[in-house]
Amino acid sequence: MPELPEVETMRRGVLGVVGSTIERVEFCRGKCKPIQVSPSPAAVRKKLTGRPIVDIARRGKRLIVVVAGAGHLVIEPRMTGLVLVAEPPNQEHLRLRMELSGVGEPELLFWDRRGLGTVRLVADGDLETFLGPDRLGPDALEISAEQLSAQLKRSRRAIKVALLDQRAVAGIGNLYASEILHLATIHPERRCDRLTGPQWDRLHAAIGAVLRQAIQYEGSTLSDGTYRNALNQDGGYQNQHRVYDRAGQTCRTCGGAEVTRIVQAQRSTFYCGNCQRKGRK
DNA sequence: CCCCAGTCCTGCGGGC
DNA sequence: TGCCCGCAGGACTGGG
Repeated sequence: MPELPEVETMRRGVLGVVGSTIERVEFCRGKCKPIQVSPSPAAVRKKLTGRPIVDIARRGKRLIVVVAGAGHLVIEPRMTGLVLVAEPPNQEHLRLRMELSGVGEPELLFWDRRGLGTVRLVADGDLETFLGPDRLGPDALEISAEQLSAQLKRSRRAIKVALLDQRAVAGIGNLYASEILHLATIHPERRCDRLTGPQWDRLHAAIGAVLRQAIQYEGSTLSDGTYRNALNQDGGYQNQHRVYDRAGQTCRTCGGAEVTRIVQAQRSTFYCGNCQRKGRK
């Protein structure tokens, strides 16, 4: 599932379209159900056609195609969405095709098997509504240790659950939350308001370290093969996973315990009960 | 404030 | 062998 490292990998993979002009916009070929596009597909098509792409940005798990004179095309891949400049996994679930002319790739695609993704064309003046602090906190790669603890230290939620709150810090999803807490040696059920100063520091450092390393490996492609980079190739970070989806297997760090799976807020959490002691400060 | 369950959606794998 | 059901979870909503 695309989290910050996967979306950042997509962003880097499609940067070649910057400078190109959108010649043609096509939504939802074939018989797949339409994904959420706002305003309407027709309105988005009309506004984008003939306009140049001037930047590809990212905030948290959202990819932002900046189109001069049209606004920001905010793409949320959610569970299975891919932004591609190469052949998609199949034609059936292709949701958006932008034919381009100019310096780089001939087309920019959004493919989404499950169709939970969204595409929004946001006018420059409305950007705060969709990317402002009410919806999206500081990007996980930009946030400072002080900002991180300020956002969360009064919460009574479990730290693992809180890390998924995009208003507190943007970009961490279910997979990397477990990885980050294992590197930080913090138990996932520890309440935010019980974290110590050193734990906030370790957590902040672990967020940067895990996400940056995952970007170097071009993200995680799980056994379902869903996530691919912009060229429709596997990521490599799945082989580096410390705990995620490794329940019952030996912890690679301590070698002395099996990875445990629990459920928090209806999502799987993985941790090592030896490395991540509940009482440890 | 926070939590939980339900919603969207498809493909896969376990169980019978 | 085949079918059904549950599960995967990101973002959001409504009720408590």
